Amino acid sequence: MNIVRVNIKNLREERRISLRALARQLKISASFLSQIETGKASPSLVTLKNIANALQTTVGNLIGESQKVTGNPVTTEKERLHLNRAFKGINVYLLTAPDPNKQMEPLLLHMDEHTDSGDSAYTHFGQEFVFVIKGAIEISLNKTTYTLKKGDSIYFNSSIPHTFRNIGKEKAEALWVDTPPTF
Amino acid sequence: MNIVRVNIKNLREERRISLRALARQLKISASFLSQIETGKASPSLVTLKNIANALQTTVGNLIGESQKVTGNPVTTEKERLHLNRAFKGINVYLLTAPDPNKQMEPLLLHMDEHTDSGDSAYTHFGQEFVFVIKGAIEISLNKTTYTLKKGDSIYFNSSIPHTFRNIGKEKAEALWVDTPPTF
DNA sequence: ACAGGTGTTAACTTATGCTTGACAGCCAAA
DNA sequence: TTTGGCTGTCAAGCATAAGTTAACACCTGT
Repeated sequence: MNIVRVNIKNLREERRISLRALARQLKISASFLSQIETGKASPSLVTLKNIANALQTTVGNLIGESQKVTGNPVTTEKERLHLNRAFKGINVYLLTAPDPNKQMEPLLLHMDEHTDSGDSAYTHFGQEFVFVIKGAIEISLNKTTYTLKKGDSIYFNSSIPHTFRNIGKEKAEALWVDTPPTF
Repeated sequence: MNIVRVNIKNLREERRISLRALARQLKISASFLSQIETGKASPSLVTLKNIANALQTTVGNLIGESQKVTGNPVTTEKERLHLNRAFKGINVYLLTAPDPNKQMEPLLLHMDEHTDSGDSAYTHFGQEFVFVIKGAIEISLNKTTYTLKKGDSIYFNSSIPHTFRNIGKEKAEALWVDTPPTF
């Protein structure tokens, strides 16, 4: 990796702003902006931040889009990687092969009756999304507890301390997606 | 703004990795890494990306762009927003309220028998993940066709032209997550 | 023919990303 | 105490690449 592609062109064109106009606003030459857009040069961090601000996005967004994932895209039910270091009575399966370029981490949770994520709450960076496929679970965010039945979902900041448990008398199944990956 | 502060120290110490060890891994000098940590120098974009990878985070996090999501996190089955502009015979539901700070877009697809995404393939930025909850669907990436049964999943670059269809005789249900959001 | 817009390229200068090599502080074993 | 091996920091310098200027080719409208 000797250059990081920055996706400016699409965003710029979406906002109907010409290359020269954007360059003027950023106080860099139009020529250099063109070089950045065409992947022939990399901006400095400061310039990149300025570009992100001007286009009303984030640096992460500008460079996130260039990430390419390779390898076999499919993970079948049988091939799922089982995570051992999981919780007691809860089976966690990775739904895609680990890859540093992947921005999401999809997990499948099989929770036995009356199981939970343990005593300590999880706090990390990013966002997560949970969709209940079967049964019902409880997710606690910062002491507020939400009950999710089959078909319900939740989206929250991973920085909020979170725990979860299967309240029901039946097994529960949930799809869990983190961004960025935590494992 | 002539320098962008990069928050490495905390993450590095959290992972119990010394400055020199991290520098070795990144193939930069320990000295330079120290300069970056203390705000005396800025890394290049490539180096910053490497740092983010090594620390299992994103560039956005390193430079303090942690986006926070607000509002009610839960979307129940009944409250799901139905997307009208979807495909014929395919019902698409948004599984979380739209929010520019959200980095993922979870969708639920209900596909009638023998329905598809239409003639033209989709090509956009980002990555996506699909998990089949019910039935079986076919996803074509760049002319390679994958068949996914219940419990199977796929993870691919959105930039690959993609189409999908329900091949089975029964209705299919799939969870679809895009990053970044497309709607 | 212009004039004014679009984006791209080659060649150059100069700023800075990154290095080497030294430094001080700390802890443990001899 | 000394030695060794860690820890992180700093100054000075080099070489690379960030950013420039000035030209280019392509439009569209007058």
